[in-house]
Formats: sequence, structure tokens, C-alpha cells
Amino acid sequence: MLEIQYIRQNPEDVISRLAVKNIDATALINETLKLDEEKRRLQMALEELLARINNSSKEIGDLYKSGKKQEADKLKAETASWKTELSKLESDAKNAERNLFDKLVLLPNLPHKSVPSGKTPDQNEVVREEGAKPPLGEDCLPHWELAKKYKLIDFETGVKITGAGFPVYTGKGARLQRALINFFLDKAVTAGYTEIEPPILVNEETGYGTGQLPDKEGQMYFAGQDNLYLIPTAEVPITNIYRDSIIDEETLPIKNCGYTPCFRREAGSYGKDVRGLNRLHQFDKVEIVQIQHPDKSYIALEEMRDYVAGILRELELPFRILKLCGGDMSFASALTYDLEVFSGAQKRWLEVSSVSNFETFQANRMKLRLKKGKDKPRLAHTLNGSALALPRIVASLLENNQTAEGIRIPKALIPYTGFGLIG
RNA sequence: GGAGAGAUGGCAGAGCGGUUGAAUGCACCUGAUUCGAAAUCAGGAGUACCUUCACGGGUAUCAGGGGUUCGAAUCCCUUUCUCUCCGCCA
Repeated sequence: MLEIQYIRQNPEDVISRLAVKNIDATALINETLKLDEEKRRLQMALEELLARINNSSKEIGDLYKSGKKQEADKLKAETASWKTELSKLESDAKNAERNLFDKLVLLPNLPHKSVPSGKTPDQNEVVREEGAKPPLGEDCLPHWELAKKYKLIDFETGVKITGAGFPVYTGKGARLQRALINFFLDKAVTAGYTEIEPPILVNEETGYGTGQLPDKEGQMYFAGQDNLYLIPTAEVPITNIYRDSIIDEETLPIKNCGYTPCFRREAGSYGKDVRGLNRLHQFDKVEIVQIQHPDKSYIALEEMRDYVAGILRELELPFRILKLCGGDMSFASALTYDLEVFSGAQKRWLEVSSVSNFETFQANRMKLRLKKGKDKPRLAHTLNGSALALPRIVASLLENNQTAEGIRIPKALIPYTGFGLIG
């Protein structure tokens, strides 16, 4: 959530930066400012009345103590007569606050100054491209064929057990999943991240803290009986660890990582996007999360991006890094890099990681603050990135490394799989 | 799931419905003493919002929400959570 103080002081800046996300916020901002004024006006009136009542009550107490019962009773009656005014002011003030809040939660985060404008994914900026695309023959197979051929993934049985988008991994396919998870976690821990195993069901406050709620609840599975949501990413529980807390700046940066399954309803997806492993309802992912000082968050963002690139390099996958344009960025992000691997048989780029700086957007919702000595607490910056999401890594691993003998496992992964070839 | 007990500041722990934002202890910060330190003494110290050029002032906050009252940490209702006992169970 944007800070109202900032909007109040820099409405022009807010409007022009939201324009980069292709949002004309002029009307919304004007309305927000009006509601903010209204809220403060009512708050002042209410607090003034409360102060009068407090004073009066104190006086009544003193009068009783000194035995002046008559005067006390008189003042009591007078004070009681303010009650109708009080309840009206209370409900008005509450409504005004509610109205303001309802507007504020609709506003997406402001994009960083360097974010390119643009409406669609093809206007994202290619930061760089690395690795050679595999020289596959005409007879190369897409990963879903390979998965079937080598009995690695059973999509049909997944449909039987649960539904589309819930594959069953078998044999070396399952082993490959486990290998990748361990590989990613080991990498992250070596890079200084603390491993976390969080809950994968979260409550409403948690969903709100990272920005999934109230807007995108249709994207999450919901366990209605207990009012809990299945997490769409480990970012949600791992960042919310610090909800409602004030962290000593000395302890920064906080770097956490965690493996979790992720659940996404993906309502509205169709066609080649959902073929095979391209888009699933349940998938595995290792996530990295940082809590950073505002002055250092953009350095950290680049480090995280380069860290993820390093893993892709070790996996010998051709990849490219994109800086997302305003129109392709998520609601909460100020700057996002996507990392995509090239999937040789499908001949398309697949997003395997998204690394974002949320600046104070999540921290403001979560009341996650930093404190240095006696200074006033200030909001922290939060960042996260996938490192990495498994399905599309597996897709490109299978497709790019197919040979006549079988599927070659990259060297770095062999200690984890225990085999170098799927034949 | 059933029965009971409880939730107070960073922690521990008081708190007859009326100067209780809250005693006390520990921890913490500042100053005095000291060559320095320990000990001792004096003082300070939560968070959020509103207001003020500023000094300052106001409101809220004793798990969350609602109620009674001129006035609630204190009384009532409710939700959540914790603990103890029973049941069930990886």
C-alpha cells in the first residue's frame, strides 16, 4: 500500500508514475486526497470531543472525592448529553477512514524510475541473453512426450487423482524433483540465506500483508472451513514472518530462503500455455526473500537477479534476463526482473524466475519497520525472487538435453540425482 | 472434539471502575561520581495517528471486536490464541 503522506505531498508524482503502469489515476488520486481531508477533519472533531469528555470525567472524579456531589451530578448529566454527538462522530470518522482505506488498497505500487513504459510482455527490455540454444534435430520431442517416453511424469493419473495441472512424478522424474529442490536450497544457503520451512496454509492477514488479498483472492485456493489460503508462493509466509515488527537496522539484511509447494488456480489460462509443465496448479519452488534497508534494496535486487542467473548457468540452460515494462509488472512491485530459459523443442522462452523489489509497499501493509538507535522507525524494503521454480526448469532440461541415448543430466546436478542419464 | 484456567510495556510481574501509559524488578539509554570500570545516585525511555513553523498539545493503544458507565486494564458479551486435564492421532 502506498503511504498516504507521500500521496498527500506528491500527488503529481504518483499520477505520472502510475501512468507508466498504464493507469490513469488522476480521478482516483483526487478522490483519495478528498477522502483523506475528510478523514482528518472528522478525526480532529472526534478527538476534540473525546478530550472534553476525558477532562469532564476527571473532574467528576475529583468532585466526588471532595464531597461535592451536587456539582458532580450536574456535570455528569451535562457530559452524558454529549453522547449522541459522540456516537455520530464515531461512526462518521470510522466510515471516512474505511472509505480512504478502500481507495488506498486499490492503488498499485509506483514503478521505479528506470522501469520502461509499455503495455505488453513484448515491450519488456532484454537486459542480456546468455548460453547457446541447443542444436536439436527436427525429430526432437517436447517435454511432455519425453516425460511419457521415459516414464518421468504421469499427467493422466494426476487428472484422475486431482485434476488437470496436478502431475504425478514417478521414478527418475520424482528423483529429479527432489534433486533440484536440494540443489537450489544448498545454493541459497551457501549464498547466505537462512533456510525456512514455513506453513503452506496462511490466514487472511498474511495474504493481505504481501498483497494477495483483498484483490487477487481468486488466484488462491481457499480452505473455507478454516478460513485459510493455500500459498501461491513461499514469499507469502516467509515475508510475513516479519509482519508487525520493528527490526533493528543492525540486523540487516535479513536473507531467508525456503522450499514449498505452490498452489495457483490460474483461472483463465488455456492453450499451449498449459501444455505439459508449462503452467500447473501445483508446483515446487525455492524462493529467496530479503528484508533490506531502503538505501540498499536496489543493490540487493541486482545481486538476487545475478544469483539466479548463476544457477541457470550451472544448469547449462540458455537464458535471458528481462526488465519488465510497466504494463507487465505485478500490482505490488516497483521493479521486476524476469529470468526465462529457452525450451529447445517448444522453441519458446519460459519464465522460471521473477525477482522483485517491493520497496515499502508490502512493509506498509505489514507494518514492518526498521529502527536505528533512537530514530523514528521507518518502513523496510522487501524483496523476493524465485530460485527457482521447478516445472519449467524440468521442461527445458528435458527438451534441451535429449540425445539418442537418453536425457543428459547437467554435471552440477549429478551429485543430487545420483544418475547422469535418463535412458 | 469435551472440561477448566489464562492473555498487562523488550522480558518478568502488580493492578478497590476515578491524575494508571500503567507500580515493582531485570534489561536499555543519558548524566553525576571515577584515571577508567563495577557499584551507587539522579533522570529518560513504547507505538500509531492528528495538530503545531517550532517548543509543545491531543487521541488511541493492557490479545482482537462489541457493550455498560460521566469515566474501563479493571464489569458484561464475543472472537482468537496459550496453558492444564480427558479423548483422538501422524
